[in-house]
Amino acid sequence: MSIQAILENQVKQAVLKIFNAELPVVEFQPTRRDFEGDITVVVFPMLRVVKGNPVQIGNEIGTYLKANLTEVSDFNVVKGFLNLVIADAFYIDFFNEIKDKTDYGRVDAASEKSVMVEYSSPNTNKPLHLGHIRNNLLGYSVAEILKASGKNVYKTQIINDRGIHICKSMLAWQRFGSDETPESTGLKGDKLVGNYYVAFNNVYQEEIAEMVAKGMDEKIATKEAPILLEAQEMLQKWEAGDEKVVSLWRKMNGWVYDGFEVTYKNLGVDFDKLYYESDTYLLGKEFVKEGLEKKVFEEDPDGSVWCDLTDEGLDRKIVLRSDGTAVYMTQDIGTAIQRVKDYPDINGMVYTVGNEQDYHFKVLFLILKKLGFSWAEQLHHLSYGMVDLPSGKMKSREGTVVDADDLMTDMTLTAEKISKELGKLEGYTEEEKQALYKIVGLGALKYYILKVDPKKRILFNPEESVDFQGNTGPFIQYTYARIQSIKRKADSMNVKWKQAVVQTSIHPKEKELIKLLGQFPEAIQLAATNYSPALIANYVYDLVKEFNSFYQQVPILAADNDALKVYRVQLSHKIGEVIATGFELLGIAVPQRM
RNA sequence: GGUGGCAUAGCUCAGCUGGAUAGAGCACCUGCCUUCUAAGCAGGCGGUCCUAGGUUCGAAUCCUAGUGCCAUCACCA
Repeated sequence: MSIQAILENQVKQAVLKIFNAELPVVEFQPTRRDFEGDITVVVFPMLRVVKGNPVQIGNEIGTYLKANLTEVSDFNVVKGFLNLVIADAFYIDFFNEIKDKTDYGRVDAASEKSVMVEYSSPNTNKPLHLGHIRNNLLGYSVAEILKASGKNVYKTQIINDRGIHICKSMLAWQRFGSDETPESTGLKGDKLVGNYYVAFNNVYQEEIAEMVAKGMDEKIATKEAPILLEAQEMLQKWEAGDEKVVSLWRKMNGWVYDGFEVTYKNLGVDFDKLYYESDTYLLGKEFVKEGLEKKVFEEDPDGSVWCDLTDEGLDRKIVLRSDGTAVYMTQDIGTAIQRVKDYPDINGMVYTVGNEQDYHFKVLFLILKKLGFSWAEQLHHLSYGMVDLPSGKMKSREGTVVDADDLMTDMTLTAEKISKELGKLEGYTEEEKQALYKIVGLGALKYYILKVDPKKRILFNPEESVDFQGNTGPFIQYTYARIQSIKRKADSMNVKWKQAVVQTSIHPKEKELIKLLGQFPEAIQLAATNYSPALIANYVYDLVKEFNSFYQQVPILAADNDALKVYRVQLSHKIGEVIATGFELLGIAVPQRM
């Protein structure tokens, strides 16, 4: 039983015995730093049941608790706050309990129900950028957090592999590519294809300018530029299954997938299953038909199909065009259904998609519910804010994107530069050093992005870039490395820190640390229910702050006696483990040295 | 215009179900490396918690209205 549960019981008993009143709930909060105590009972809410002076009530309850509970060693009352001092023994016991638990904080997957987490969903006409990085990190981390909270999880992505955008790149390659390939140019496949997307847009803009110069209205020009018409023609050929077009589409998409794979690998994210829009839109169309029969949808005279959501306060939404072709919504309906077909144990899905699509997902979930799928009750849109640059929004067409690969390389180089200045890596081989620079550089980037609340937008300043000091990934990694260093040193001093030792009292800093360790399991659960890696980041940061303070103020290997040395190394070790687990949930690696 | 999100220190952000004097980091200023890794620690400076009402013993937190920024309201994805 947790300390809070024990206290809750006893406080209720105290109120019953002393005041003969029934208390529905007891309100707790951690005692503020400026006051003595560990846990605080808030007396004010009791005034509804117990008449009297809050200070006096607090004192009487405090006296009762101290007399009846060994866990409560002392108390004080300030205004309506009853501050309880919890006995060292309680924390000592607690630490003993968790000390040797492997995977402390994680809950084993108990339920047969599973969650599918979708993230990334890239288009196949251009490379991944900073926006995708936020998406990927968030999705990956939430998936890991859900796993740790006891859920069975599948990670997936939907690849937007069809549509006009990819035809633009294809067309430009056909025209100006002179048979270039990733092999012949040494370029990553996604970069090569992205270049042709840019090339397409350049020609397109030129053609528009020419047509406008000849006196054409700009709006018409943007619709009738010859290169655009040609791209549209290509899309039609693709949909008709034209062999030449389809094989070019396969070839170029293949290049892009190879490129993405490299980026995902560097970023450290992975997927259990991939979905392609080209595979699921037909299923969507089937269910539109079914929805029509069930009267969930209605058909207009021109043949287009709609879902009327005005009763729910939303609009009428199109689910099939008048020419019978699929829209975005059709595909998403099909994809969702396909997923549950593939994994019948799915009882929920998480869609990691930017907040500009809040409306789309509201509608999608509502439609799936109307179609009568039980799992539709368990859908969640993990909506996140955009990553903006100081110059404003990122636009791939205007070349103002921060490329994912470049950014990761830059971060790694920065880590290398800082590390070289500090020069602490004596004895490391060049490979080991390079691996470390990557761990630190990516750690900085990932933490920087994940520590902010997903729903808030991020302003990313490439000039100032990402910090390596203060509330940052490297700061936390550094603390981890420091703990590993202590353990190595302990071993070399022959301190047998794996042996059990008995403590009877602990330092206040140790008490604080054990308290924080105790909060780790709740932190994971809270992060899971809120779909928020930021809560894990904040927790780990608090723990690390406290540890560093302990480290500077309390001797570990220079402690007075061996038992104390062993105990403090054990505590440090456990904190290292929790840091590593927490960072694992964020997809961030921890180094042995740095 | 309708709908949704956000607004806290010069900057970037925490602040859980309402609770005590609103917290960190960066930046700026002071100290601390012959002792366990100074990517660290200790301290200082810095706030009309967007505004106005309301609910409450108590509001940054809840409610209402307003202001500002962003998104969305396509037979684009």
